[in-house]
Amino acid sequence: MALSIAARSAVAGQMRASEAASPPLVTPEACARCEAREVSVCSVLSGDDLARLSHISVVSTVGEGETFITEGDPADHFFNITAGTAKLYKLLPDGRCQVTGFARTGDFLGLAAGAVYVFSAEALEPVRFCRFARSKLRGFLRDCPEMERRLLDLARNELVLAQEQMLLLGRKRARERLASFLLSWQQRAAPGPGNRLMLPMTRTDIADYLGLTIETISRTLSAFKKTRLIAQTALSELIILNGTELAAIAAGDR
Amino acid sequence: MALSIAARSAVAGQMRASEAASPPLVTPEACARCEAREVSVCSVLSGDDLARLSHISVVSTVGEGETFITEGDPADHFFNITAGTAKLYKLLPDGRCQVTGFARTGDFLGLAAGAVYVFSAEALEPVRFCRFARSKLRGFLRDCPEMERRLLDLARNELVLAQEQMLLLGRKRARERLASFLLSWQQRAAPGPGNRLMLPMTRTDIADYLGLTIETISRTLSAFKKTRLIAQTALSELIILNGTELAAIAAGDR
DNA sequence: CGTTGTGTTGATATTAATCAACAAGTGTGG
DNA sequence: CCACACTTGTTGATTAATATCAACACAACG
Repeated sequence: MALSIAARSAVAGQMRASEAASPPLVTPEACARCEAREVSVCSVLSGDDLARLSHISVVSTVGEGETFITEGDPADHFFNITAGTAKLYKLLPDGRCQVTGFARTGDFLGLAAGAVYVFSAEALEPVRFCRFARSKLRGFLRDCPEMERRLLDLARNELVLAQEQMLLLGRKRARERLASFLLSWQQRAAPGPGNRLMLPMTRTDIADYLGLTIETISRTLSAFKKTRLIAQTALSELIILNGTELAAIAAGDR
Repeated sequence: MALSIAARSAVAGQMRASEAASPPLVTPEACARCEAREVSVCSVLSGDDLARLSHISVVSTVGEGETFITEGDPADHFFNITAGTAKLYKLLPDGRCQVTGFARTGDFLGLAAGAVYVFSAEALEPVRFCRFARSKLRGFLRDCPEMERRLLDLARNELVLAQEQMLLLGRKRARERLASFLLSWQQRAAPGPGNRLMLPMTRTDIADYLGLTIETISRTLSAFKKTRLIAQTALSELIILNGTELAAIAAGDR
C-alpha cells in the first residue's frame, strides 16, 4: 500500500493572503520523490509511524468525470490526491452549483467534513489518490502529534483561502474575479513550457467557482485577450502577458 | 489572569451542514460556569495544564465600534470571546467590505491567520475576550495534544461554514441569502423572551455579510414581513413566524 | 429644536443573466 | 472519407436582479 499526506503551499488570489500562508507543508520535490517510489511519504513521518499509517491506506484511481466523493454520504475517509485535478462542489436542490475549490496533486480532501461530506468531488482528469479511514486515522493521530499539527496547518490554510473566496464572491466584479482566479491558478499549477497556463477545468467549472455564468467567463476572457492581458494558445491553455495589470484588476484597483 | 478556550456548537444555514457539524466542543453551561468564576475554562483542560495556559493569557474588554484585530497586522495572538458580539471582515482597497463572519461568546478568533491577520475584527457591542500569544501557545500545544485536537475540530467546523457561505454568496438570490442568515443566526443566538431574535449588527453589516446592499436587505425584510414570514418587534429585534417556509426559501426550494 | 445617523421606500441605472444563434471541435457510423 | 450529431465555446440581443441615486421617516442626542 502507498500513502501520502502532503500539501502544496497554498497561494491566495491576493498578495495579502499569500503573505499569511504557511510555508510549504510538503515541497513539490518531496511529492515527486514519493510518486517515483510508488510510496507517497508524509514529510513529517518516518520509520514506524509511516509503516503504521501505510497499513490503513488504500490507493485508487478514478477517470475523468467520475465522482469519488458525494455530498451527504457518510464521511468515512480522508483523501490525499497524488496525481490529477479534481473539482469540489456543493449543489442546491434545483441544480445550481458552487465549486468551492480545485484539488491538485498533494492536496488533502475531507478536512471540511463532519459525519457526512458537505461537498462532492469529481475528477477533471484521471486522478490517483490515497484514501484512509477517518476512524483509524483518529487513533493514529493520538500517537502522532506531529501529524495532527500538520493537519491543523492545512486547515488554517484552507480557512484563509475560503475567506479570500468569500470576499471574491461577495464583493468583486466579474473581471476582478476572473483576474484573481487566473493569478491564483498560475501560482498553484506547474507552469507549462513557455510560461503556458493549463486550465484542466471547463468554462462551466470556472463559472461555478466564481459565481458567474459561462457566457460572462467567455466574454471577460475575450476582453482580457483584446487588451493584451492574456493570450490564448489553445482552448484550455493561455499565457499571462501582463501579470502586474491583472493583479491590479484582481485587487480591485482598476 | 483568566482564560477560556471554548466553542459553541456551530450551526450552518442548512440542515445538511448542521448534520455534519461536530458535537458541541464546549457546552453553554461550561461557558457560563467559566464566566461566573472569572476564570474561563477550556473544557478539555484541567489541573496543571489549565494553570500553565492561564500564565500566557490576558483578559481585555473593548467598547462598541472598536477594532481589536486589524487585517495585515502581525498575527501575534489568538482570541477567545467571553462576552459580546464582533464582526470579522475583509476590505478591498476602494472600501468594499466583506463580513466573513460574526463571533459570539465562546468563539475563537485567529485560526485563519498565518504571519499576519487576514481579517479585521470590530466589536458590535462591548466585547470581553481572552487573548494569548501564538508563540507561547505553540509550545503549550506540544505538550497538550488534547487541546490541539479541539483546535482541529474548531477549524473543521469553520471550514464547513465557510463553504456553506461560498454557496450562499456565489449562487443564492437575495431572499435566499437573507432567509439563510436569519435561520442560522436564530440557531446561534440565545433566544430572547417570546422567541424574539436579537440582531446586534446593523443593516450595513448584514449587507456586507451577504454580499448585498442595505437597500436590498431592507426591501427583502419588508417583503418577509408582508408575507408574514417574520414580524418586527423593534429595529433590531424580530420574530420568525414561519421557520419552515423560511427554511424552504433558504434552501432554494421556492 | 435642529442635527445626525440609521432605516425605509421609490425611481433609475448597471451588471451580469438569460435567451438565442452560430462556430469549432470530437466522435460515430455509413 | 464524409455526413451527422453532439459537446463546448463564442458572440449578440434582451431581460432581470440588484445596485445606485434620491427623498424622506424616525429615533437618538446634544
